[in-house]
Amino acid sequence: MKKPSVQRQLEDFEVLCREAGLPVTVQRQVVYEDLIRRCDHPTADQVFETVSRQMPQISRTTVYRVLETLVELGVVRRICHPGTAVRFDGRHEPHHHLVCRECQKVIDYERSALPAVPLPKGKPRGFVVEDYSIQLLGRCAECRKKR
Amino acid sequence: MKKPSVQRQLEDFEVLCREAGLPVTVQRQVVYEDLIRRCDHPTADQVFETVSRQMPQISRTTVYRVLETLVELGVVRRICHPGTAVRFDGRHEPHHHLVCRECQKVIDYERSALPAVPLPKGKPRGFVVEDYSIQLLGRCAECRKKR
DNA sequence: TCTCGTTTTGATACAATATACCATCTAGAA
DNA sequence: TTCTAGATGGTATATTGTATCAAAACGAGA
Repeated sequence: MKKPSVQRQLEDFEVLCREAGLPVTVQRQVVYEDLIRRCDHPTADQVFETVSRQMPQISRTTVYRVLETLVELGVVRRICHPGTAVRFDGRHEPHHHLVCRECQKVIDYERSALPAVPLPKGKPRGFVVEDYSIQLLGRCAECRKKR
Repeated sequence: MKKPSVQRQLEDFEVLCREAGLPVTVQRQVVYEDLIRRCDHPTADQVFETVSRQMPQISRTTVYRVLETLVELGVVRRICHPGTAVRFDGRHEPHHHLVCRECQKVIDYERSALPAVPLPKGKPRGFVVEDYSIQLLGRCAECRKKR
């Protein structure tokens, strides 16, 4: 799985917006670029904080709204997280997550490190299953040190 | 995997509290019982709402605090969820989750329906992995109907 | 059973996170 | 360049979670 360049991803994003009939605003571009450049799983406020450094007049509301739009477009995911704020992930390639049971940190884990899971056939409980992600639950190094 | 009766789980809970040196308060019992009786993955406020029907004087703060205590005791889990509020799960048996990408509903999925995943050996990124859970991402029946 | 010390609880205030609303502005079509 | 649908910015408000502290409850020991 080759990782596309940031430039390439931004171009694709522009095409996608046009296809969806959405104006390509600088706010949408800046927020999306921030998300694909960073490797953590930021909250909306964390994105707002970094983005407002290069674009001080951007509104917090806009960042929240743009993030929702990106999720609807399918270029960004809300990740499943045990904490108190929604977190976003701009990675395209599917991957798993290491979740610390104490501090609730979430770290990416290469998909290739685990055998593939066959998706269920049919529609369990009415769900059409399109993809999957494994959460590996445990303790991170820092939390283990504390004990 | 036999599901223990509610009565039995409450007795075990009492023993666990005493072992941990925690007083067995009615609030702790009522909140725990509510969690093991319900099959969804409620937020703290949802637990507060149902519990306050049988115990109108209970405080919202207490429900939040008791839920944290139950997590620390290990009888309840914070589940990983893409939404805006922390959600809790009183089930003991490990299980997977069906996650709707549109409405973010999370439904249990029997663990036996998928092949077992071997846990990684060693400590990837310093994590000691103790367990895992698979999220099956897709669309639920209601959301599909809307389109 | 009663008393006492520790811990929990309830209530309020506050903080953090997310959404509603609307006047203004901008992207992109004509 | 002009026009218009839709996006943005700013404020207000809703939702979710935490801090604080006096009063009450648990449960150990008499």
